Amino acid sequence: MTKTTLVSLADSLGVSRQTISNVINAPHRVKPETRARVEAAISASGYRPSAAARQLRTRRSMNLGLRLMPVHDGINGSILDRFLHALTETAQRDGYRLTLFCADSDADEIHQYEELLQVSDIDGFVLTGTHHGDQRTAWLLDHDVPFAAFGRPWNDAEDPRRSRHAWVDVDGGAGTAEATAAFLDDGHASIGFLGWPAGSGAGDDRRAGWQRTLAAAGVAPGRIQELTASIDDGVQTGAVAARHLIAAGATAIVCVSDSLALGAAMELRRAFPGVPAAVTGFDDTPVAAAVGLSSVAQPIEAAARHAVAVLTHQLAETTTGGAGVPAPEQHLLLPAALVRRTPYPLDTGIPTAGTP
Amino acid sequence: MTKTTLVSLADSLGVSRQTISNVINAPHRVKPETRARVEAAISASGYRPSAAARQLRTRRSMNLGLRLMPVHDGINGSILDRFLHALTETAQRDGYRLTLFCADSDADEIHQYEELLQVSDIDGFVLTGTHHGDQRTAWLLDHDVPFAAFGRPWNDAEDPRRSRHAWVDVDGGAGTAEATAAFLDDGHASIGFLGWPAGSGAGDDRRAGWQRTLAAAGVAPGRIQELTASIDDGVQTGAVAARHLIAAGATAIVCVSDSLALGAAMELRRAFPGVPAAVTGFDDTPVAAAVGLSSVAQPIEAAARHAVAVLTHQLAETTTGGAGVPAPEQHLLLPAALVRRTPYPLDTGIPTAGTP
DNA sequence: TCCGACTGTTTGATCGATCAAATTACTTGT
DNA sequence: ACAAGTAATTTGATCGATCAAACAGTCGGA
Repeated sequence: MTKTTLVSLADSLGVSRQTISNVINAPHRVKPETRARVEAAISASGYRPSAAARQLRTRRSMNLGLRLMPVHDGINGSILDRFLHALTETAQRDGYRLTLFCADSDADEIHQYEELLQVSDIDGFVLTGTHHGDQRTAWLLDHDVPFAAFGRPWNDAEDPRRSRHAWVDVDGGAGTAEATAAFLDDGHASIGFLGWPAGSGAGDDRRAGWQRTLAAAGVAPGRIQELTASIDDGVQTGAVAARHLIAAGATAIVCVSDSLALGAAMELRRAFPGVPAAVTGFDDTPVAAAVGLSSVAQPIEAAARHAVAVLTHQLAETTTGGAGVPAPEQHLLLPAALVRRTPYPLDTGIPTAGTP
Repeated sequence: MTKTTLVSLADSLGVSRQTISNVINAPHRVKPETRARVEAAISASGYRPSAAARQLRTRRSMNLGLRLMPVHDGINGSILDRFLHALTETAQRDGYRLTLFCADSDADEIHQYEELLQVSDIDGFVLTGTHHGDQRTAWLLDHDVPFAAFGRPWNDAEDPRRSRHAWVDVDGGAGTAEATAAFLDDGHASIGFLGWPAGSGAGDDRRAGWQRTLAAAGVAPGRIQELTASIDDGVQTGAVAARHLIAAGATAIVCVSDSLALGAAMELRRAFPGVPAAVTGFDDTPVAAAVGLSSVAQPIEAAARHAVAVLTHQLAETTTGGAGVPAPEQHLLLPAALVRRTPYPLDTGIPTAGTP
């Protein structure tokens, strides 16, 4: 049995290839009875149009590109899992597929864009890990490439809401603010913050949420300065940094990630035995849930779905010419939610401290 | 400036399109000087052949398919991250790209194969999460679709080494065996095992490693039976099941995953205060490293690289006709390595037990 | 000198779809 | 009843590459 193609199907039906093409791409142009007959034949033969032929003619591949960030940067671990899954699933529902690629740097990523656009006619990209002075968005805008970013544009000068490109993000700052406020309510006066080194957009935003909450509560700027640390992600680094914050008087700690929070929890437990560790993490990873760590949860699936929706809408528009369905929100800030958990006392006896 | 194409480049050089095509696909057929001239022109113009046109003619897309497993099945979390990354990177180096797709079930996955093959001319697939009675491998073999599996074929009857399809796997059984032996050496007599419900291939293999080590040490079959539990993944479930094993006399526990191990560690610490928790996990996740949990590490990047190597070799072979580079190992069992860590005493005071 | 073998290059056909324009069929108004 | 207009369908050209076969140029040997 030979492969069914437009022509072979047309011949066997006694109609022209274009009619079949129309049934698929512009059904309204075909007389209802003809359409029904063709549709029946299509499903009977299991005909599927060739992506390559279509792509060659239309210059559209129905493929979306996504750079896989190096392990342990930005969204990682189980968050990546959830994000990827939602992205793939949504794209698939809309007839798109996801193509992955790696890049060493933003410059390399841009180079990959060129390659993917020229060679594979990738229709658009999903960006993650936006940061200050991001070259990528500028390049994509300059070249009229459709894309949606997960992460706001972080150019201080500009209001994200006026950005020329579409983005979805989670209001991490509001999340850490909520966590900080909760600790204030609990009676904590010195609340520390463990964050990543400045420059990572999302990380800075989360720190800002904590900062403005303390400032609003009347904590002196100098004091705020003393209560924060900027370190790379990790449980060990978190523990070490937490020790310093505790030495500086912190009785509660808000963290930019669950890893750091786990480390901080150990130190808080040691410093204040008996008292539940006052600490919150970020991302609400399974570990946090398991260990009973409070954490700021991101609606990551919703973010992924929206990113795809924005992107596919943009793509549909360039084809149809603007009519049709209303555009989804171009700048969407989703709320993060603090998940409060009964703070189990944690004690993992880091060796350096010499627990029995 | 118009897009450079084979013809436009050929015209500007005064040669025919086929010559340029040859320079790219069969350089040996072109006279060295012509070749040099063409190559210079290619890099000067930044010409890249269109994937669609090439795909239409050759019926090869240079795309590999990978099903994204539902979150929390098989390889998950940070393991997925590492696996995906290595896969994408290796594929990219070999000129392939990775296309993701979702499926609800194995049957649905097979349905996606058909779609992807017919529509997108996907060249081959990488399979994960092989299990008993896997329909997918049979289908792919029947349809002569190139693929490489991460995971052995688990048909009890058959010797994996004789399997008709290529696979890479990690010897999880050897890993748990090593862990079990280590506990025996430490003087433990009753070593429990926390595993997943039977049927998951990898999970059963890991249990078998523990089982045969105990049997070899002279533990009665009935006793072995008492020392194992089959449960779904998770820290809480691990803690609960561990409590039962401890009640049954276990003083050390080997686990099929780090999540379960984390739960088990809490319970062991409670049952035997002061003594370092005798527990090992699996996958050597960042959490295990951070918390000081011993764990069996999988060389997941190596596995991914090998899977791609096998697949690309297979693909190259069907084109060139069999000559060229020697075939990589078709059935490769990579060693797992027990990472022993100073077992920090863990105590997370699960509420139900009522720690002060 | 002429033929066959080989090397290097070019030409025509093709992959399977869509676009744009041409053709035919069917209404409708006057 | 006929021109004009619209609806439905068909035809020719095209996207950009590779395949297969034809074509020229070189060389050694009879």
